[in-house]
Amino acid sequence: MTRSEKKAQLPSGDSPKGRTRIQREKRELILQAALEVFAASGFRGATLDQIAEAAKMSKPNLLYYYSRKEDIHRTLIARLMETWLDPLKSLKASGEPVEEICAYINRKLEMARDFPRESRLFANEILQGAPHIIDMLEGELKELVDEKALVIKGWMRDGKLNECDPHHLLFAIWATTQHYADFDVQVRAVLGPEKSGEERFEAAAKFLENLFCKGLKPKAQAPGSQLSGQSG
Amino acid sequence: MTRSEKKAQLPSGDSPKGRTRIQREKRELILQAALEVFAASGFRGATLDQIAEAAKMSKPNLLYYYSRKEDIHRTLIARLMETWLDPLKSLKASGEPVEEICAYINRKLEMARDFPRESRLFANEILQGAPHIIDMLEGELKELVDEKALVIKGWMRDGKLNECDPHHLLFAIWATTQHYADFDVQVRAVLGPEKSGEERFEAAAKFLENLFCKGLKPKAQAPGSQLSGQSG
DNA sequence: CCAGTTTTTGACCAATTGATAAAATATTAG
DNA sequence: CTAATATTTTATCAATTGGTCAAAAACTGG
Repeated sequence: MTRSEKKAQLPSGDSPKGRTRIQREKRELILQAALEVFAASGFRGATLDQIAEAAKMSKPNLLYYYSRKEDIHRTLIARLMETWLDPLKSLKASGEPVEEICAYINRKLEMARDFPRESRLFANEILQGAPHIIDMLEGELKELVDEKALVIKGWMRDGKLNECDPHHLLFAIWATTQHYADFDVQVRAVLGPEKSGEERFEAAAKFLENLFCKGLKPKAQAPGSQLSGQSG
Repeated sequence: MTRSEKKAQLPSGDSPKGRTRIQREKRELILQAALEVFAASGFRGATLDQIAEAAKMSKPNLLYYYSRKEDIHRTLIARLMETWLDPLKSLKASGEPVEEICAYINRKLEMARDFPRESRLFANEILQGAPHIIDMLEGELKELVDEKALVIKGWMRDGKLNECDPHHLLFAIWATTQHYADFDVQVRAVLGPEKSGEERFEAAAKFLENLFCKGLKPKAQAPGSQLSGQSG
């Protein structure tokens, strides 16, 4: 047992990434396959057979890398969460308010465009009552949102933004941007087949910027003048 | 066989509502239970056992009324669709534009508040690729939306509304209102437990009216003057 | 090449799933 | 009450599900 540290290293979930090259690759392959399946059917609706088939491996082989269905799901959710809150974290109090919010909207919209499966995975989780992430929602997310809500409130007090409830503003941004990932089928159906994906998201970006910024900017700026003299 | 029309009337799905009182009541009971379960777990994730338990009857008994899981789901979706498009249908070209749109937003928000399970049922269906309603989305829904988009376009040409893409406007209204039903768990988690349901929806209504209408109204109306003289 | 390790496979399992058949019970019409 | 009908229950089924096990195969460092 002189080399006990090299013996029987099962790829358990707690190891950072997996010891061998094959483990890293296969695990990633499984996660991608599972992301597809979980996003389309939710946790309960997804089956290991589906995931195994999508990953082009046998079910026992899959279970060699993730010994439980829930482990796969948990890993996906955890990885998603790492990046999901990032755009909001980037909202800088020191920036120009309208620009910051527009940038946030655009980043969220880009995520809906580039990571629709992640968005649907999240949507499924929330729809099902968020059993796996309710703690994070009530903890980390709430804290982050409350913090940023204060920043936005501050902008409003300074007259840089129209008064409105910052929490609901964030909800509206989440809803409108994620809609293009989560309700993609409906959006496509309504817009018709002629519009390409790029066109859809370009039009969406333009619309959302107009909706939020025209609504948020202090009103009554005549064309040409930067800021109105409206006091209050 | 003089009375063949009265013989062996199994409560098949195509009959209008069911012949007997019990059939009507039990079928309704099942639908309510199934709505709960399908909304929470999606079609694949929902099980007949769950539905039967929620309806407080045995599984074979349940299957006596709906002989297939899919029949229950189909019935729920069909019933939902009847009422789902109603608010949009009520958007009257003859009405005052901003008022019409605000009324639409409010009706949609009320539906999210009063029928969250229906909203989640719909969200689940769309998330899973809308396998059961894709035809309606590409047919009836698209036609209705295109028609109302023309109405809105007309309002914009008349200068009654800010220019924007009417399709994306509708998407934004759907997304923001349904968000309060579909992402209810997240909304609650972020707002904290102190806010009651009524408070949440009141604040949401106020915020959305402000967001959409301030953004939609032709700008630059100074307090007191009805319409700006901005030409072009 | 070889021993040790990692990966893959095929055969299996118990539990759950959607669904059926028939007997037993309740309801209703005459 | 009685007979026909409608409803419920019990027992059961085949398929699917998440998961196990041991053996086989492939890969690794020496």
